[in-house]
Amino acid sequence: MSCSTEHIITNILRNPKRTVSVSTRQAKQLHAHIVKTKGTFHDDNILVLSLYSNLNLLHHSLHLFNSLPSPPPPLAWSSLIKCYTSHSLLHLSFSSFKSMRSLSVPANQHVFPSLLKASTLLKHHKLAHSLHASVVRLGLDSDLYISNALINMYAKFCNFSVAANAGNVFDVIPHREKFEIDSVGKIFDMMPVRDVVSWNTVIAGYAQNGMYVEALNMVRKMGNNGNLKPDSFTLSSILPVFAEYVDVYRGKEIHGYALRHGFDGDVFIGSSLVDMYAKCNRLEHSIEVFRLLPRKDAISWNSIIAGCVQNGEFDRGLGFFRRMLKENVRPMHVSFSSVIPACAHLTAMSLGKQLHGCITRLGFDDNEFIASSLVDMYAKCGNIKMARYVFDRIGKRDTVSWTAIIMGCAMHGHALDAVSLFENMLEDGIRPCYVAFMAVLTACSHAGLVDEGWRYFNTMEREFGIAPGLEHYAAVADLLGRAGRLEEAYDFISNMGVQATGSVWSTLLAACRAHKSVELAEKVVDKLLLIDPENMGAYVLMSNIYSAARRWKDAARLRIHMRKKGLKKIPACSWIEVGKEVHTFMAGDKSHPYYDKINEALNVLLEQMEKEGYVLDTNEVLHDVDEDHKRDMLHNHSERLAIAFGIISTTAGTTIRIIKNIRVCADCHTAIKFISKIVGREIVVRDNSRFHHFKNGSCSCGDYW
DNA sequence: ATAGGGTTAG
Repeated sequence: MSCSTEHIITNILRNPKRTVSVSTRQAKQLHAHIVKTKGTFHDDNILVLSLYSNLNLLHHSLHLFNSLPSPPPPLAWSSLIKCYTSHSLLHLSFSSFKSMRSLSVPANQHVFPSLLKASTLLKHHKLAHSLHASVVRLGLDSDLYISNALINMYAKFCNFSVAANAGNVFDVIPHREKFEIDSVGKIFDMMPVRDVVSWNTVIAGYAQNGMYVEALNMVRKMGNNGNLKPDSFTLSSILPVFAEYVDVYRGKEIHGYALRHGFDGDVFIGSSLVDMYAKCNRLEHSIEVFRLLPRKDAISWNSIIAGCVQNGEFDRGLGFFRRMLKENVRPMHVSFSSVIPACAHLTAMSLGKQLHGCITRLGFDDNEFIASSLVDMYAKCGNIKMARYVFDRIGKRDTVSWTAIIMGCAMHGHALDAVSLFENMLEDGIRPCYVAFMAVLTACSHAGLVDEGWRYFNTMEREFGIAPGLEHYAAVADLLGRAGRLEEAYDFISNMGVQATGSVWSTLLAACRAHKSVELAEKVVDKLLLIDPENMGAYVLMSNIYSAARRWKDAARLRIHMRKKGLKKIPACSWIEVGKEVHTFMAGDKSHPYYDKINEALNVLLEQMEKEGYVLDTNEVLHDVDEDHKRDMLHNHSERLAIAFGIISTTAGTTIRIIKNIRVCADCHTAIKFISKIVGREIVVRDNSRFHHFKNGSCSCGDYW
């Protein structure tokens, strides 16, 4: 026998708890030795089996288990079952247990924790309850390990936060969740002895169920009543609470504690620190913590990717995702649902499609988080058909996936689809949430569905207990304003339940412009500038309203005032992706290398457009200049330059996609309808709030925008 | 011998 083998065996025998740690190599060495000497010690094989099981060596454990004389003793069973459970072979854990019972081997306390864990992972309530009953029947319910496993099981089952948030204020918490979260506290309270695992389990249970106050209380009690110090498990469970509360000071305190106690290399603490700093808008701290992590696993990468994207740093988020792949870390579901929104915000459809390809290859298509982010991405990139395709294939739809498609339809002017999807959601028994109502109200306002919009607005509080927020009031104000019910909209905003913001008044001001009401516009602009004196949009809109009413002097007065205040108008701008490059155009911009060709194309188009009946609408020119000059200005609007460039530089028949930073003017809207027919192309224009699909002479918005 | 922690979508 080699010296080290002898040492191990002596150690194990001397240590009744057998907590010696051995390497895989040492365990195999020991096994070989026992086989060779045909068993020097009593129960040698079972000893090795427990070592193998501790090392999670399933094949070795199983092999050894099968070589034991029948029936194997309880110890062998619990080792094997533990191994199955930690390999997620949960059904094998239970079938082994059944075999064990059928061989009349008594169940002792050591076998239950693994079985409880297996039923937790399976979310098998019935099995869990029968195991709990057996534990009580056998008088094992005061066992430390079993109680810890039970607390964890009930905490994982109850999903208390989801239950509490799903219902409205008039609802009570569903019975099952109430029972389960109560069980957590009861079992913990009744334990004769508690160790650090008991405290950590109950703290994590409360934290994961959104019971933050209770979780923090338990951390305090753990030190006072329990005389135990928080360890790395405690810290990684409690950090998400400070992320949720956006409490960077307490979060930093935990970070300091982790550093002082040497926990800073822990991957679990690392990823919750990255997340905590990101949620507290301290992205640079997140990046620094991430950089200093000695070992990074997939979840650490997920945290930093999500952190960047949630802070609007889309390119950095994509950069971390690429680095993750480059370092051969396999992306998880979460990696994709974190990074896809970056493509949505950047309107990067080709990248989004590539990621969708990876998702399909990895078999992640049925993940609801990923699917919702894909629906949103396709919709925001202008491809509503693909958004619908993905949505139709979601197996389990929740309020988020429904909202994504409803908002997508709203953005694309398919208001009737949006409304019927909303009704389908209700029929499916999915309770609409705050954001879902924002989506359906937006759909109504974009299509002028005033009555439907009102109805939804009134039902949200009465039937669903959701108090309308600023976004809902804004949508209704927009709905009334666009429909020309300007005075009603004014009264509505003046009397709504929350303080109006500048942007709510801005939408009404835009409506005043569309419906040419100078008097109300003046009242609105006073309100707006009272709230937001620096709002240059207000000046620009009001000056345009004056110009449209040919009150040139008033318009000029406002422009001078703007200049004095140092406020500058954001220039209108459109862009188009051709090949891999983004081409940007400003109104009247002649700097593009192909400007001459673009101009030539525009002139040819204009000739054909006029033959088809296009008449210039100079009302949209808001300067007091002669008609020729007006004509010139309109023909050089940024979207026309971008579209002309798209026509001459892409394959005939393909869809042209343009993005614009402000609303399309009425003349351009008419012109693009003609152009789509003449060149036989679908032209998709996204402005700052929605999409227009021009096809064969008409637009999806039905000329209501 | 058996128990506990971090990340995601509209």
